[in-house]
Amino acid sequence: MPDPDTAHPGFLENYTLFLMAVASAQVSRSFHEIAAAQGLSVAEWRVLACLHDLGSASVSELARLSLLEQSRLTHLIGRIQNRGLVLRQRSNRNRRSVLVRLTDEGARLAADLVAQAKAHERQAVTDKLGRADTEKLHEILRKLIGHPPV
Amino acid sequence: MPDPDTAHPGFLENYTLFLMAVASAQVSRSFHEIAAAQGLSVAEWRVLACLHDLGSASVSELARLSLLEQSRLTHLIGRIQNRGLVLRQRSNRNRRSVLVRLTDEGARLAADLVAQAKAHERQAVTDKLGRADTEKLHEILRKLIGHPPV
DNA sequence: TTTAAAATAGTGAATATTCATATTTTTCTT
DNA sequence: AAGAAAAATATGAATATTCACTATTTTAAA
Repeated sequence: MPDPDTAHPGFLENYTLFLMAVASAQVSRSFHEIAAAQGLSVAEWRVLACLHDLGSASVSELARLSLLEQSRLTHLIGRIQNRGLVLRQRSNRNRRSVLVRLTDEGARLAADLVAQAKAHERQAVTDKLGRADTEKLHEILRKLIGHPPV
Repeated sequence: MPDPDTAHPGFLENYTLFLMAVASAQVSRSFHEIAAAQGLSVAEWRVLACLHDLGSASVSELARLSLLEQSRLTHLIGRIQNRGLVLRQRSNRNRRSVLVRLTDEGARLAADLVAQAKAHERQAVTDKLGRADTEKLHEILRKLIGHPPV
């Protein structure tokens, strides 16, 4: 017998954005602990991962790719710069922009975390979904994304 | 000719959590504007949507379902309570817990936003993916989620 | 049953994020 | 080429979130 309070057809359980958020939160949670063990927030990890892939990037490129608002990223970079993980350097091609790159220590940490992220993904995603559905998921997400920021 | 700096195989573009984050951010962005037009953050919207579905819920249920940390939710509830969108009421079954429910105004707003969310989802997801892939996406996400919090 | 442990929310200071705006450099217009 | 507009970042105050801890009530154990 349905509780009158919950007599709704249940909007959330069929709402794509909600399902994505739940799945993402669930999978992220366990990786979050891995990052936290290195003293990094998820946002900081994402920035390091971007720099790992890119080598160096301007603040705004990095903001776009790491899905962080510019001002937030500027503050964040300040913090991880103080910790010796990244360097700032004004670009010569365009003297407005600032290039960010990993220090040696940052690069080591990033490489280490990327390896852990891969292992974690295998365990938390691929093993759970199987190869086919993992591929399919990527395909659908890419279709949804359209023009990728990467 | 690949830039030596970007000689990596590109970790991120095949990393499930990243693809989910990008897709989610992309689809969310446009809905964010809808919520913001009503003076709501995404987190606030999610709480209202949960209450819309549930009728009422304790703070911790709500935290679990809306994917917000408990203390954050407590603060958030305080704010939307001050705005007259929700009420708090100590539970009689368990006098530790506090039941949160929508006010009439909150319920109107939530219903309104749910309708807009459905329309937005159609436009930003279903139209883009087609019925089959949308279904498949839901199926995969549910598989990934396992025990749903809803 | 009396105590110990767990569950539930709340609190406030520390920290992080957002928002509006300033600064500098580049690009566009005429 | 001069001036206006746009782009890129930084800044700091306002706001929100996190973290560690408290108070209360319930559950479990001895």
